[in-house]
Amino acid sequence: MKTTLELLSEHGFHGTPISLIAQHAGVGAGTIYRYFSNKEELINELFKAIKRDIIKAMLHDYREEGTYKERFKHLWRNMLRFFMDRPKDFQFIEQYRYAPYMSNLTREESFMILSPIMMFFIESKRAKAMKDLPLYTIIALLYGPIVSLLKQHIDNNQTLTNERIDQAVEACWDAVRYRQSD
Amino acid sequence: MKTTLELLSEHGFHGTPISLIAQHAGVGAGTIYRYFSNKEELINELFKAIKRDIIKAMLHDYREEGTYKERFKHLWRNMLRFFMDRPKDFQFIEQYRYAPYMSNLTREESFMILSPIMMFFIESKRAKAMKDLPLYTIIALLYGPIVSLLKQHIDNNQTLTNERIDQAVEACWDAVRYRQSD
Amino acid sequence: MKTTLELLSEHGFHGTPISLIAQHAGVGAGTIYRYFSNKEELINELFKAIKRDIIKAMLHDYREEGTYKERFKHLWRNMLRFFMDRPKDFQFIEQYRYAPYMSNLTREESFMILSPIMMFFIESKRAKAMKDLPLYTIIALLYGPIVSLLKQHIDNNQTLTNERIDQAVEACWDAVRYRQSD
Amino acid sequence: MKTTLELLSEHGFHGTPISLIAQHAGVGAGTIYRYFSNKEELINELFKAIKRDIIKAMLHDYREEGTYKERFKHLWRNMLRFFMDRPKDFQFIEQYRYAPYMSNLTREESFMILSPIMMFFIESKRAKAMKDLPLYTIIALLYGPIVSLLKQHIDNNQTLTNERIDQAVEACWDAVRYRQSD
DNA sequence: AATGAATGAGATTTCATTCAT
DNA sequence: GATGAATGAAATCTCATTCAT
Repeated sequence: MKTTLELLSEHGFHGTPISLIAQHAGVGAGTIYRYFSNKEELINELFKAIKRDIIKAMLHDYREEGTYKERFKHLWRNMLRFFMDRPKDFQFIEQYRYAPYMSNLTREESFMILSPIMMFFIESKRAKAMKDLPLYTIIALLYGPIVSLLKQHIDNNQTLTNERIDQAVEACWDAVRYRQSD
Repeated sequence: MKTTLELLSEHGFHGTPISLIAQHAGVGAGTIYRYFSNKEELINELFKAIKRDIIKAMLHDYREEGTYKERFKHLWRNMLRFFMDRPKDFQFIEQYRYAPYMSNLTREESFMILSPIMMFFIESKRAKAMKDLPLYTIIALLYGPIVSLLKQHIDNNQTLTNERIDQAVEACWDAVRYRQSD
Repeated sequence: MKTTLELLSEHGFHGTPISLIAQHAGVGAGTIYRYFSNKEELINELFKAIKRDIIKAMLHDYREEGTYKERFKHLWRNMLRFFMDRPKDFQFIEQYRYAPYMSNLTREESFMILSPIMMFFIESKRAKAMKDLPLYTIIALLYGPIVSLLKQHIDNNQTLTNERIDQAVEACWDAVRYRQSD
Repeated sequence: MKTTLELLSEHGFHGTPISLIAQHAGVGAGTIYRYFSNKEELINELFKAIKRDIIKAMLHDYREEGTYKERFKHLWRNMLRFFMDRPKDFQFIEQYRYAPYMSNLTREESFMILSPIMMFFIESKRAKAMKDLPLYTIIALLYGPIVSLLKQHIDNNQTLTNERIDQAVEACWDAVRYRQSD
């Protein structure tokens, strides 16, 4: 799966024949089919594995104490950092997120594991720390910019300095925070 | 190109052989090669054409008068509306944006045509209507949520009502607006 | 289809890859797929074509006049001769007759074209020239020995001389003829 | 070998990988190769084993006393019954009888074991109970209809009732019996 | 200029067989 | 002796591209 990620993120789905994956992984092509029933399944499994890593990374060092803003910034930064550290994972996730061969099951499962984050949003709204926006709108306002920033960072040479990250996380908080709150 | 968009956005790159495009378009397969030197070029051209349409749509009914907030909201809404009206264009752009066969030339060109929008951002910053953020950060803060909202709308059945759009555009403005300004 | 018959009758289904058929036929492998959607269809079509030839051959020079015995012998001999002249067709038909990939449609269609022969049997029974046996029993009593004789002739070097053929057709007639009749 | 028969008669040669046989038989795939040097040999051995069973079944309850007709009918019925009881064996024998990978050795050996039956035919001819036909012709006249009737029974839903069997065996006897004899 | 039949390289996948455990 | 994971050759089939008409 590591090899698959490497090759897929760089060359795309049809630039990456199974034979190439097998060769780079140092196994026979047939061997891959003992563990994944076809190419699609291999990719779906990779997708799910990365999603699990993301959640783990977001919750890393996360503590229930602190202000909502602090907790928010922690989660947001963790996610950005995760993908900055693993640009191939990001490229892969973004490329296959809505590809036609990404099974609905995979999408749903990847949604379920997001629930701890969701809980934080719900709690923040209830505590009037965040605006009373639909959950999905909040996600869009926070995840959208992360994706865009990362694309610039990885593909466009718009390096994400600490300063830029600080500015961006503040701006994102401004987007969702309750008018009076901080 | 219309047929190409239709098929590509629905079936993806693999699911759309040239022969199918030719058949749906009511021309011979060979004919396509008189106008595009290969499949990649066809897709690149389609990409650029849509980008041009986007800019045109954003600037539709745009006027230099009015507050910065008003002008911002106009541009932002126009873009969202454009893609809501033409979901296939959105799906296509998002799917092929960073595909390995998308030539750098195409990316650059598509960037250039964004310049009128850039101008507005620069001006807004100078006038202290917007925070003094790097241009790219602003783009990420505004375009990112649009993409996310549209994906939810199109793929996840999270319909974009007028209310949700109003809330989102306000939140986006909060993200970039200068603290005191409106 | 001629090449397919040649190779298939000699080397069997999996001794005959499409690539070999293409090469022997002097066409590209892909070309075969323009005319047959897969290997199975190619074989089914071949099967049906041969069946049509058999019926044509059986009815060759057949006339409604003459005694039932004479007419019977004519049909029986024609079928035997047909396969003696085209041993590959025989080998093919016998090999694929009940293969799992022989579609039911093909079987049914091949049955329909047998109807003129059936008519003769029905008429013979009514005229008390043949025993009053179920139609299928009559077919078994006449077609069965033909198959066995041909297998011996083709595979076992038991050459079918005119004498052997004459003896066999007489014996077959004895099997089905009405006791008193001739 | 029991499992092999089961799977092979139902799914055919391609549809039956060694791995499937091993799994259904509850042994490791490698184990099969300790007893048979390859897939072909496994099938050849199965073929020979069934042939031995057929002969045993034909001679079951066979007695040298009684008229030739009675003895003939006994042998003929036994064979038909054997295959009616074990349709998989029939399907297998008929499917692989002339397959290209059926070794000549197997064919010859399977022929040898037929000798007791041959003896009966030779004796019957000498006693003017049967027509003086070549041995192979007699076999064709008797075995051919058996095969055809069984195919109808098994594949075409033309059930072999006792009545149909009685009619058929009488007709077969008519085919080979000496004109005056009974 | 338009066509679409032909091509064959290359992709995915299967499976008989081996061999270290 | 039994196992079954690993293998990679080979099979089927697809499709971007060419080129004679």
